[in-house]
Amino acid sequence: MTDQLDAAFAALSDPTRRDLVARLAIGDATVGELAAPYEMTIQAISKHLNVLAAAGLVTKRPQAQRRLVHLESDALRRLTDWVEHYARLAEQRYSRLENVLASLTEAAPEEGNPS
Amino acid sequence: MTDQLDAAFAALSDPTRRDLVARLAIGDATVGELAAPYEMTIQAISKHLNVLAAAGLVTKRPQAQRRLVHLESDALRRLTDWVEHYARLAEQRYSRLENVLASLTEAAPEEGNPS
DNA sequence: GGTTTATTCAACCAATCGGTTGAAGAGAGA
DNA sequence: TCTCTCTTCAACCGATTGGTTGAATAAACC
Repeated sequence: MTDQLDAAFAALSDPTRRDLVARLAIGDATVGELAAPYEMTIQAISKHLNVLAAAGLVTKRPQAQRRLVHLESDALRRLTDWVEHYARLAEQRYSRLENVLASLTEAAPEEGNPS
Repeated sequence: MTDQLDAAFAALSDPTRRDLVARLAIGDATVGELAAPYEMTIQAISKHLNVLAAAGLVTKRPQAQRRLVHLESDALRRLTDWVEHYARLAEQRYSRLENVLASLTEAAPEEGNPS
């Protein structure tokens, strides 16, 4: 199967699914409740929720004939961790480069700095 | 065209492209340098880089007949912002709920709390 | 100018995706 | 049990995706 990180990023690449995540961040809801605002069929929303579930972003808890859908914030955290890591790395490198350039342009106008 | 956020999440859903991002976080590189470690053709890597570029995650600067590829950390930031926002929201709600439950189980054992 | 090097463009292919319709489960209430 | 409600399963369809091969472009070097 495809990696959880693959699946999580892929899941959030669809605007409908991001919208569902945004809705679920407010609170748990049934499939029907989640589907109501959309023009598309409830089956389509069910599929979207399955994609989110396969990525671990969401879990379903049966409640009578309904399924209560719950957002797993831990899974979101794992995503931010990945992105944060490389964003930070790139930023640090950039600011380090800027510092070097700054020190060069500071040093250059001065008289006779060695080597 | 598809939204930048769509494109960015979709771009990072592929392990090869995440790998390229990880590599570029260390420093800029040409297409050829980036392609070298992989088994697949350079055209495939070029396509992957185009996907990253279309998502705004990467830019290319011509340098003679080469293209120097650069990671745009700002674009990564916009991703973390989105995920962070909803992760935080869900976590806050959760801890608020926990607080309510805690206050209930504290209050319940006490004698005769009204209504 | 001709050759080499670095990259892209174009066409193609199998696989996956986002949506549909229609049928099947499964729990609740009469 | 029969029915109603909520959700899923299955098959299908057009569009997109990740990869390939082969040709085109474009700058650098002789």
